[in-house]
Amino acid sequence: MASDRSPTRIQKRNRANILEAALEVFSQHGFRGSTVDQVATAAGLSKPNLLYYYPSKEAIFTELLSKLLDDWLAPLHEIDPDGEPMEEILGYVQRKLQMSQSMPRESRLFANEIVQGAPRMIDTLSTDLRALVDKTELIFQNWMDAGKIAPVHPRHLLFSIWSLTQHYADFEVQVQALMTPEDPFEAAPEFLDTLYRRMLTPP
Amino acid sequence: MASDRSPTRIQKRNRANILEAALEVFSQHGFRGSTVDQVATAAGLSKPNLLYYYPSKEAIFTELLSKLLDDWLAPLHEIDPDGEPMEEILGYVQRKLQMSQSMPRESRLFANEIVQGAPRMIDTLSTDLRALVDKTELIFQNWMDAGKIAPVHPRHLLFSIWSLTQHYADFEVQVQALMTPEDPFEAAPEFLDTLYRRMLTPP
DNA sequence: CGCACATTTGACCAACTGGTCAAACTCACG
DNA sequence: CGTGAGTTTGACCAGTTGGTCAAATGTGCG
Repeated sequence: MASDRSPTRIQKRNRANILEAALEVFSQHGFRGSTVDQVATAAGLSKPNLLYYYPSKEAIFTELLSKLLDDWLAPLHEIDPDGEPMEEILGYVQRKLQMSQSMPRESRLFANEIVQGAPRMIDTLSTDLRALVDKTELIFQNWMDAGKIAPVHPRHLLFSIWSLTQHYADFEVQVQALMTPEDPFEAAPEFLDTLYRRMLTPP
Repeated sequence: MASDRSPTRIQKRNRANILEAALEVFSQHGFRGSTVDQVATAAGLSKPNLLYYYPSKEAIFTELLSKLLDDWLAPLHEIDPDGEPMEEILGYVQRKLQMSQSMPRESRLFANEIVQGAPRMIDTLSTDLRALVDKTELIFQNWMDAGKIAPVHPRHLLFSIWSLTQHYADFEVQVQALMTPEDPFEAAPEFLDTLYRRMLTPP
C-alpha cells in the first residue's frame, strides 16, 4: 500500500498530480460526468496506477473537496470583528473576487456539487459551514447595531457576496460570451465596490 | 414514427411527461450524470418506449433547453425602455426572484449546463442572448445618461441581477442548510429591493 | 551487486449505458 | 368487429465504466 509510512518522493509527486488532475476534470464535468480514466490520463498515469494511490473515484473526490474547502473559506476567516466595518466588508468582497479570478476551477467544483444537491457536502454545510456563517452573521449584526453600516439582512448580505463574486467563475463561459472583447475582471472590482459601498453606507 | 402528422392524445401526454421528467432528472444530475433509464422511469415509460418518442438522450436535452430558454428570458423582454427606470429595474429583479422560487429546476438546468462550459448552449449564448443583452445594456445606459439612475457598469448590473436572484435556486441546498429554519424567500425580496434601490438612486 | 519494497502495467471482469429491433399489443375508426 | 396505424416491450448489442489482480518493472539501500 501507499499509506502509513512517510510518503516517498514518487508518492508525493503522483498524489499532487492526481489532485491537480482531479480538480481539472471534476470541476469541468462534475463527479458523475467524469471518468477515472480522464483523471488518470490528466495526471499522466494509467488507470490501475491511479487506483494504486486512491482506492476509488469517490475517495479522490472527497479528499479533493475537503482539502480545498479550507482554502476556499480562508477569506471569511480574515474578517476582523474589531476592524473598520465598511473596510472589512469591502476587503472581503475583493478577496473573494480575486479568488474567483485566480481559482475558477475550485469555484466551479463546489458549484457543480452544490447545484446537484451537494450529496457529498451536505453534512459539512450544515455543521462546520453553518457555524462559521452564524459567527459571521453576528459580526455583521453588531456592526449594524452600532450604526457603522446600514441595516440589511446580514445572512442575505453574506450570500450576496458569495453569489456576486463566484458568478464570474462559475458562469465564466456565459460572462465571457456576453462581454467579449471586454475583460469581465476589469470593471468587476469597481462595480462591486460601488455596489456594497452604496448599499451599506449608513443613512 | 411519431412525427409529421398532428400528434395523437397519447403522443401529447407522453411527450409532456418526458419533458417534465427530463427537467427533473437533468436539472438534478446534469446531462452526463443522467441516464436515459432515469428519465424513462420518471416519465413512467420503458427505455425503448421513451426512445420511440425521441431519437436520443441528446435530442431530449436540446429540445428541453430550447423550449425553456424562452420562458426563462421572458422577464427581460418585459423591461419597458419608456417606463420609469427605477421601477422597471426593481420590477425585473422581483420577477426574476419569483422565477427562481417557482422554477428552481429550470434555473439549475441552465446552471448545470453553463458551469460545465455550456457545450450545447454556447452558440445561442453568443448570438441570440448576446443581442438581447446588448439591447438591455443600451436601455440601462440611456437611463444613466438621463440621470434617472446612478451610473454603474450596465452589463455588470445585469449580471448581478441574474447572479443574485438565481443564487437562491441554483444553490438552494446550501442556502437552506445555512438559513434553516428561516425561509430564504421571505426576506429576499426586501433585501434585493433595498440593495438595488440604494445602489441605483441617483446622487 | 542483491534484496525488499514500492510502483507500474496489461489483461480482465461485472455492471452499466445508449441505442436497436422484431414482435406483440392497443387504439381509433369505418 | 376488423384492420391498419400507433404504441409498447423483452431481448439484445456494442461500447464504456469502476475496479481487481498477478506479474513485471523500478528504486533505495546495505
